[in-house]
Amino acid sequence: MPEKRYGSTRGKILRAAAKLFSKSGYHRVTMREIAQDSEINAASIYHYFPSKADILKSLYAFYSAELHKALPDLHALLRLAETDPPHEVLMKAEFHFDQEARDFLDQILITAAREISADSESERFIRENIFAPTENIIKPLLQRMVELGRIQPLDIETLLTILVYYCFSAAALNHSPFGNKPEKYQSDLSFIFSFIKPM
Amino acid sequence: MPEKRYGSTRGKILRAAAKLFSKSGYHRVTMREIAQDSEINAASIYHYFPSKADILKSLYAFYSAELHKALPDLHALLRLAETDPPHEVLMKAEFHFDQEARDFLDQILITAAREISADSESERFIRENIFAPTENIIKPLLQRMVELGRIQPLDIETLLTILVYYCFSAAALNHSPFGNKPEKYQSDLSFIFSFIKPM
DNA sequence: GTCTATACTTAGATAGAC
DNA sequence: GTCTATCTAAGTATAGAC
Repeated sequence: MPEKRYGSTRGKILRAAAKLFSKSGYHRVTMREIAQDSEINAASIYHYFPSKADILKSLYAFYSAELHKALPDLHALLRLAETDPPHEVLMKAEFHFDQEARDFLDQILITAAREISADSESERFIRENIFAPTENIIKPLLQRMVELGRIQPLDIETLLTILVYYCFSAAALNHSPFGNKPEKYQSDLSFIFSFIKPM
Repeated sequence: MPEKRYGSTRGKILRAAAKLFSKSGYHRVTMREIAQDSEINAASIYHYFPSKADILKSLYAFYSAELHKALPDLHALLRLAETDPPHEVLMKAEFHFDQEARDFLDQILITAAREISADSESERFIRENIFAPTENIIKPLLQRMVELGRIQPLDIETLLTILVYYCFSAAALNHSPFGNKPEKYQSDLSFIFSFIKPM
């Protein structure tokens, strides 16, 4: 969780902001609301963050750092691709955050998904944290598996679009009335991967 | 297009609003910007719409009316399902708006996708215009096809999730750097439908 | 580091002339 | 129906005491 120390003021502000942003959207949330929810005076927020925009920026930075830590090792996966069943390798390529940070990180993703294309910071965030990881891990894995003759040739680009679009929706709609349960997320991924036929 | 008459003031306001909302998001756009873009005085907008929120509401109403006109006839499709190749019937179930209105309608969808879960009006809009049509047409079609023994049994619920999530992303990311070209939309759908194996 | 009070700006909306 | 001028509220941010 942000700042490690659970009760830190900066951490409380970030958690309140993420919660409120994800629920109502960045623009609807006021500094006064963030203050109220984090039980701190509105003026004091400016002791920790120069601006409201900077709170969002800090949330993105935190998420990116966590993602970086959670990313699977591509080289290890490429080696596994030579011996292990293709579907197992692909499911291992999915990264998971620890349950404790999960809700908080989800909220950041929801917020970013909404600001996409209105705010270049958010657009870059989505690119680097949803689109790029899939491109950079699943794509080379599939290419390698085809090369090794371990799976049947397939339209990799289209599969990636479906996969990434699914992930984007899952992120954007998480905790909304249209959101999936976490278990369903896993089984949906398996369904998409079932396009990939082992030799 | 709104109000049919292309040059109508009300129509100009709606088109400007949809364009700006889709680009920057509802909250970032000011009445003054809408006025400037539609080449009308800001105060005059209030002659046509009681409030900014009402402009959005009117956009949603317009979209829903157009969708209703474009929806395919389920009963006709169910009859086709008895005789025609399953994939062809499914592709026919996709509705298309005329090219003229397309961009405008896309912008409304983008706007709504962003406001989802922050604004109940927008949430209902997405439910009725993205989720419901798929549920109400593709689902009974697939069920009927299985019943008729024309396709192999499959996990219909999961397929619908993938399909609807794809459609949501395609709508939300349209005209963004992550958006697909219209041709790709068709081929992606075919890819998803290729999960469905004819008998 | 935290507070009270307040400055400054923006944006939705209205009044009322033409 | 369209305009100019203006009101009002809300929201970001700062000053400065403690």
